[in-house]
Amino acid sequence: MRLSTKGRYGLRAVLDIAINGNDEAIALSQIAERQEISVNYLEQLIAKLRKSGVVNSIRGAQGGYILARPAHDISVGEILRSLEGDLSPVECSEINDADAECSHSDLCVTKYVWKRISDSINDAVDGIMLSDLVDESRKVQAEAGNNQEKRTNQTC
Amino acid sequence: MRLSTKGRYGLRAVLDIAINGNDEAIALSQIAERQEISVNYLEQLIAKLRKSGVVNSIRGAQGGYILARPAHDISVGEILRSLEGDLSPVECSEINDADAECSHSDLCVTKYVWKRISDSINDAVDGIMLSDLVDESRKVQAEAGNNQEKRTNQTC
DNA sequence: TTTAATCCCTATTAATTTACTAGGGTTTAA
DNA sequence: TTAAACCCTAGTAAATTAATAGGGATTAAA
Repeated sequence: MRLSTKGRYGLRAVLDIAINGNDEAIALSQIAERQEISVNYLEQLIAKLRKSGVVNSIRGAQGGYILARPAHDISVGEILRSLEGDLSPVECSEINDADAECSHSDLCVTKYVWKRISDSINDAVDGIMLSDLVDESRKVQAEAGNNQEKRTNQTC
Repeated sequence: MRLSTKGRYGLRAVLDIAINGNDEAIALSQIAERQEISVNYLEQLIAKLRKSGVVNSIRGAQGGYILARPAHDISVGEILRSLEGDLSPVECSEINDADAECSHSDLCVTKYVWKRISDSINDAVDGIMLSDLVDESRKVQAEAGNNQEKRTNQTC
């Protein structure tokens, strides 16, 4: 039940843009350096975020990425689903897509469990906005205070 | 973010015992046939369930497995954690073990997200008892009625 | 007492997925 | 014109998952 590096690195990348990009485009090479992720791999992750409308890209020299909307309008759920696909514990059309119907759904008992897990995950991540993480980061930075060496957001 | 077959098959196996074993030990070969899972693989899964105290085994001829406790005292959370390990979205001691502390936790912002996901998953599965699934199964069987061919619990 | 049914254990392999590298192409500000 | 940037996709290495394989121990019943 682990998130892959896509979700973990990708969320860090968006948070990096939210924190460091004050209406300025941030080059991927800068994010890559701060977050210690290779540019090539980050490119693949940010491509998903661009296609799903979380970030916008600016091509050419001096280009980079900016948030597509204000941080308080972007939920962590939207970010993670862009990167990971649906956040469901099982591959079942009936659970992952409200309109679909599973072929042997009539005798499937455990779907009751999977649906509850799926809903609780989505509710949790949809309730956290990117701006919440930005606030949290500023608070944490202020507390860290004179620790000059580590000023980027870190992850577990 | 998918559960592995360990969790999915294993939950089906326990439910099979809960439904079909009325104080009688159920042989693994029977579960394997009904659930269409190989005996050898199922053995590995049920070993985890035995070690964590979800089922008891009875060795020798006419042996098999029984629930270690009444179905209303066994939560789906306990079953899934026995099979999958912790249900956390990340590998972080601070999130998965209340007493531990993560080395760079002071600057880790995303742990806020992982903790909320982790708690919501655990709350969801701890709130479902095995007996709830047994009840659900009986209801579903009754509704299926004269469909004689598929009488075992199926999964998505 | 023998036999067959059953659980018990662990090593190995096959399949799949994840994580990443590599490298060529396009756009655009300076 | 050039260099800094994004854009795209094919390939590979590493890790994990899923399963197979097979020998051992226990015990009810013939």
